[in-house]
Amino acid sequence: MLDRNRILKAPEEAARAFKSRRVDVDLSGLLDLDARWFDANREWESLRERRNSLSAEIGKKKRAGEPTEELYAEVLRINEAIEATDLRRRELDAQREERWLHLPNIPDASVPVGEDETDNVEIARVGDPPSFSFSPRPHWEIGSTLGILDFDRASRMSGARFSILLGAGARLERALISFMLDCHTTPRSHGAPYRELSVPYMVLPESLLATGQLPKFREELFHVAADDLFLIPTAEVPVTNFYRGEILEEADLPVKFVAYTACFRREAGAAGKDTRGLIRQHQFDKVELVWLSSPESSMENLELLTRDATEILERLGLPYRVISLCTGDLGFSSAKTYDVEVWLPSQGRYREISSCSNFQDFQSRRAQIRYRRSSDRKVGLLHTLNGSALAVGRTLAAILENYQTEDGSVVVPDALLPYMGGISRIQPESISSRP
RNA sequence: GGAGAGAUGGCCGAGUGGUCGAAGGCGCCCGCCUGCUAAGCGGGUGUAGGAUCAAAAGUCCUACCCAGGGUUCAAAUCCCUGUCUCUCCGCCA
Repeated sequence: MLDRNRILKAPEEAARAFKSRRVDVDLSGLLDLDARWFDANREWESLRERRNSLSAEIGKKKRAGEPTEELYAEVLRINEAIEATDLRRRELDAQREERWLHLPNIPDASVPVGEDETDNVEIARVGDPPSFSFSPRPHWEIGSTLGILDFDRASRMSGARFSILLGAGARLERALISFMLDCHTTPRSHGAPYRELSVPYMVLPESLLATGQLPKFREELFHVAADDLFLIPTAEVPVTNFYRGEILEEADLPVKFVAYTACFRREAGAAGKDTRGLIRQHQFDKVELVWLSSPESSMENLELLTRDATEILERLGLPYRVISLCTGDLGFSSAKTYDVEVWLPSQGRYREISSCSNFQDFQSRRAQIRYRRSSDRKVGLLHTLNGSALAVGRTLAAILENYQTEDGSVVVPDALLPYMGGISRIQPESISSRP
């Protein structure tokens, strides 16, 4: 949610921001509604003030044994006015709240202005795409041939967009998760290690409201209706909600969490996109980084967070590039986002494998996560950031494709060898006549 | 799932329907005192919104004692519902 005072003070700044995001917002309508709520609220407060003082007077008179009838009458009259005003105040507040919650974040000044993904700006390109003496095959073909990936049986049991890993494939997935978690929980040159969290996969609606998935993106979420719980679309939700409603000490910032979870997305708007392979699944694994930062250092911290994500790719020897999303392509809650894209030889292009964002105080205002400044002991909203490091399924796909060989086997990257139980090359595996 | 108990400030904990944003203690902060530390002494110490103000401080108003309803002129206090926690029993990976 946006800072109400900031918008009231500079509505034209917000209008520009929404325009650059290509979202249509009736800002003057909202401000008008907000003003009517504000007036109703003030009216209600002053009526309460009058009522409270009369009630106190009744108490005094009663103790003194004086008559109170005429005061009763007045209070009853005021109470009617209070009730009427309260009704109006609540109605306006609900309308106003609903509209505030649908406003996207304002992009940071450093975000490139642009219409859509074609205006995103490449920041860095690291590693050379491998060259093959044969035409590289897509990961689903490699995996199926090796007998470590099974989409057919997955769809029989669960429908479209699910997958099953077998043998060395399952092992590779587990190795990646362990490898990523170990990297992030180990001290490094540019900062303290992350603290690992293991969190619930189902959350209450208010947790999703806090991080911005609700109310606007309900159709993207799996909902367990009987209990009104949602499956998490990303670990960002439970991890960011860890401190919801709390006030931290500035000395404790930044807080750095890493969590591995499964993620669940309905992919409602992606019909027909990436229908084959591991790129777009209803359920996928991800290792997520979350920072709670002081406002002053959140932008530098976004750089550090992104570096932690790309470091995984470098250690795995996967070519990647980093792009800065333009205003038109920026996510709803984000003020600035770097996407990290990995090279997929079969597609001959880079595909998103991580998205690192600074939400500034957009989520923390919804979540009421605050901190107390050391200097003056004042309380303020902190900044939240997060990024994938990395999406496990896509990493696995990238390894299969970048490390494939002409004979169909796949070489295990050196960094993963300690986790693979002696497997250094994935060969076709078949444990029976039914691959 | 059954039975019972509970939910108050950073923590512990009191609170007869009006003078309660809430005693007392701990913690924390500031000061005094003392070779240092500890102890002792004095003071301060919730959040949000609003009014006043050039601004800050200060003062004042409104709300918040798990949440939502209700009773009442008046609710932390009485009633109802929900949520959560704890104890016992049952079931269970």
